[in-house]
Amino acid sequence: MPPIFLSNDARQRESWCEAFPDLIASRIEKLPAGGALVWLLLPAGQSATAVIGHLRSMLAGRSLIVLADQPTEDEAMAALAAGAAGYCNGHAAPEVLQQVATVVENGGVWIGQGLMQRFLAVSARLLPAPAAEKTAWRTSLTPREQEVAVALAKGASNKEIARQLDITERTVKAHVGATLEKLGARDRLQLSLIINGIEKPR
Amino acid sequence: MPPIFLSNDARQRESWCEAFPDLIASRIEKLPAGGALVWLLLPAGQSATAVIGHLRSMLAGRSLIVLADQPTEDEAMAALAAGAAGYCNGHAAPEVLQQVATVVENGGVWIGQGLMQRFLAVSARLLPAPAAEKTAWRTSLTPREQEVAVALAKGASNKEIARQLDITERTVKAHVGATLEKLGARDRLQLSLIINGIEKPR
DNA sequence: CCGCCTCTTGTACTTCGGTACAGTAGGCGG
DNA sequence: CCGCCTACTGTACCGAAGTACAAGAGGCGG
Repeated sequence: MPPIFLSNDARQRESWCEAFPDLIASRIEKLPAGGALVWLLLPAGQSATAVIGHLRSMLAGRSLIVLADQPTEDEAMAALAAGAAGYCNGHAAPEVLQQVATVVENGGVWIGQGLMQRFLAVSARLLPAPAAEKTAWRTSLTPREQEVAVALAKGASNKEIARQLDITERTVKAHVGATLEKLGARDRLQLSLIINGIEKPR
Repeated sequence: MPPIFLSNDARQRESWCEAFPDLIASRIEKLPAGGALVWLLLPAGQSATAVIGHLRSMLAGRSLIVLADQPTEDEAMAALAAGAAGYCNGHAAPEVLQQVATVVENGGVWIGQGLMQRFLAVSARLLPAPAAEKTAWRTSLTPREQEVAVALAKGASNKEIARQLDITERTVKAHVGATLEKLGARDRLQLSLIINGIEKPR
């Protein structure tokens, strides 16, 4: 199955033909049927999200690899988020292109080192920390106190929590008081910051 | 250049030898010189960050691929963040191992689809959304009201905000009251949820 | 069985948050 | 110049939040 190369740039890149002698070239507007992989050279100055969005419906299960003349990490993110299985430099060497094809054909995703680092930076800040901290406050609370705490963190008043859990407002105050004490919060607002992972428990 | 396989597990994996008949096996403590890629089977129960941290200084430019008996996304993140160029299942088929090697040798990074999706989900949530929503609530507030609002959202009491801005508590109440009205919040806790981007302004 | 924890509720009190009804002062555009 | 907005402040009041002191019921391990 020959790969399909979409480009609005008339001249075909030598490295592409070198990597895939049997490639099918076409303009972006008219995506041919058949083929294994679909390669797309992103037109300069156009939104990756928009272009890929138009193509998506015609992919019919085929994987899409985006090429860029001047790759940027922002564009890479947009492309991958829009469903692309790879994003690389349009001037890449034939060997690299073949390698990208291999990875994508096997169900992988291809991204460069720089982008990888960016993902890591972002993810490391958002995921592992919350994973560990998101439940940290629970450990010191009784089950009932946890129920009260989550309702409180959503903005519910003592009266509302009481109705919700079918207990008296006095009991809610007891649970809230115990929770404030345990987590070292001064009032319910600070408590909500802890529950919502914005501040750390003391 | 034969690949180096580090493992504290005495028996060598058949799939490794099948993929790389010329591999050099060694224990983790003593990393041999030479070799192209360094493969590391993560000992169970040990911190990926710590193990990789020790190895880093001895890599001398070689790329590191981490293998795990029971891969987890959290561990993958830790491994990649620590500088690994790949993270995959230690029981992977020989063909997959060879493919991983190819990618890494060419300066790529290997991760599975699941992890990729996780990165995308995180990045998508962190990058575009905040840009639009993080400042939405500001538009309807006067400069002074915004100052009060941010302090309030961090958990400050009226008295503390007053001290901080060098105005009376009464004035703080005025600003808070106006802000509650404008953003449709019932009390300061709900207001903080809006400012902190947990709830949307009405 | 007895202590310990959890969940529950009561009364009473203090403090804080929020609102109602004011008023003064400065800036800015019609 | 005169509204209008913004910023600021005062007194007073009400309700919510939080605390102190207390106590009963049920479960569970030593």
